[in-house]
Amino acid sequence: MFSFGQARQRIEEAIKGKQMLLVVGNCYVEYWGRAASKLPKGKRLLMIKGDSSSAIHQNRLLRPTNYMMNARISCEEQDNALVLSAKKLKPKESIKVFFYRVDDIQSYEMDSAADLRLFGSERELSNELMKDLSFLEEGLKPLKQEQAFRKGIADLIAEDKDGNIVVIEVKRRKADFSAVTQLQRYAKQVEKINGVKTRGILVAPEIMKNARDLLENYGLEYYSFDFEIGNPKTKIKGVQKKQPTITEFM
Amino acid sequence: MFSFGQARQRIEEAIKGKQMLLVVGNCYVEYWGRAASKLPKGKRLLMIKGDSSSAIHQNRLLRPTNYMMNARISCEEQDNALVLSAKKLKPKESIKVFFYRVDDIQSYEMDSAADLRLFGSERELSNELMKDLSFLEEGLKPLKQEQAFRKGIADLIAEDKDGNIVVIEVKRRKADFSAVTQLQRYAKQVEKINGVKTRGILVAPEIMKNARDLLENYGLEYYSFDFEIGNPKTKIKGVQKKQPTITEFM
DNA sequence: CGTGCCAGGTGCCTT
DNA sequence: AAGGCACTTGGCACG
Repeated sequence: MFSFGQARQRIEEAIKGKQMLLVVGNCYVEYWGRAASKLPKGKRLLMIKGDSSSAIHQNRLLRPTNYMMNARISCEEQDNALVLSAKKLKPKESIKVFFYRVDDIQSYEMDSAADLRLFGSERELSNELMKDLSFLEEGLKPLKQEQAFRKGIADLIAEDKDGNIVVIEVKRRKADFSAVTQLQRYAKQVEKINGVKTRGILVAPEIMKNARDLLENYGLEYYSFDFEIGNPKTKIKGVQKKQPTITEFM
Repeated sequence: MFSFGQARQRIEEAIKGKQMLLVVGNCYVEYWGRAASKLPKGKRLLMIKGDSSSAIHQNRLLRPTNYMMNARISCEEQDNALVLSAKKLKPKESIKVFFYRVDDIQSYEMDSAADLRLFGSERELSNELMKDLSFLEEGLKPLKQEQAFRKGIADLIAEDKDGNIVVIEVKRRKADFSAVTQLQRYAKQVEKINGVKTRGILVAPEIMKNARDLLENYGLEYYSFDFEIGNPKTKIKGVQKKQPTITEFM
């Protein structure tokens, strides 16, 4: 149990020192901004980090009920509550946390964040594919990624053995509608720029039935593959071309 | 500073009691599952909630660096570290947090989580529109909300004064490419089912340039609208039909 | 700064 | 269980 005066002092010190601050207590929360919300009174945890990002957590789920980044945080006593406010402009947003009882305050001096190293990202898969496309299809050669097309417009651009431009979209998860529409869009753009028929290949471990239908409708191609997350590198185990059979058309 | 023995006891009790548990200390983190990652030694906060969702937080950003839900959590002493593990099957995932120093442990008995009341969601906006489509367009009558199709769910289905079926897609923020393809999909579905020309209307506060182009290409319509997020109800302030002008074609 | 796009997305709801 | 989708999506990279 903290008096609001004590609490306020602790909190302001922690924020000033860019410490990891935790406040636990009975509170009511109001948010207004991109949307609006009210959280009825209850016991919750308020977490304020050194970069001023703050979050209200209940005792369930990963995501906080309320949160804000890059906010200006202030703390004041108001009537019978300790009010913590986070405000920001652009977009204009505000959170107000009314603490009616403060059960605990903890703050920790943290060291500068060590970065997470991630393997098995889509990017890495794309890089891995780029190294050797021959196992996708005989005679497929990657073109330089930068060149005429803006970077990021497609995962990979290659040339097949007949000289056709091939746009390749890589998804490391089950491909859905948006993967197909994205590929279609890329292929169309490339076609427009080069003025020649362009193939579009979607490479993914799986594809949703509906997405598959759309893909075939667009005349795009699909390759499935298996991959194994390895350390330190992603290993692609096998690729299999999936072409619609006659029966699938009926 | 906690001895690993003490720490372990505290932690196990808190987990058993479904309390909100916080452990602060110097740790090394490994994740293996949908991707793979390693966090070098550093001071971090581990949060374990009553529903067994757990997260490793650094002193910046809203999102935790590592996290897991519905995991089986265990705690053991190993060599010179206190190891907290979260494991789950389907998909097979695991996080291991190796604490080399435990600075603090806090646990809190929390009450059952209260529901956040959110205003200004897409659903609420759709509800508001559903009530009265007339200020969208004269003689427009709502038929059905949340119409499920084989390939998705349309926000609203209506009928215009000439008896045409109108599919309406509502977006609470700037509409992008995917909003247009989504609408197009639903409109096509309805057209196919009913065998008559179907109008598609996108209602959003703004629309991205290329999305707008695609929309017009598809022969769909766009209405911009303003809304005021309020409590207890979000109000739609105005709807305006946006048709391409002659100059826009040049 | 906006635009585009991935994410170990999360969470919710429906079939 | 899987699909489909909104989300105050968050976060990052690029123009």
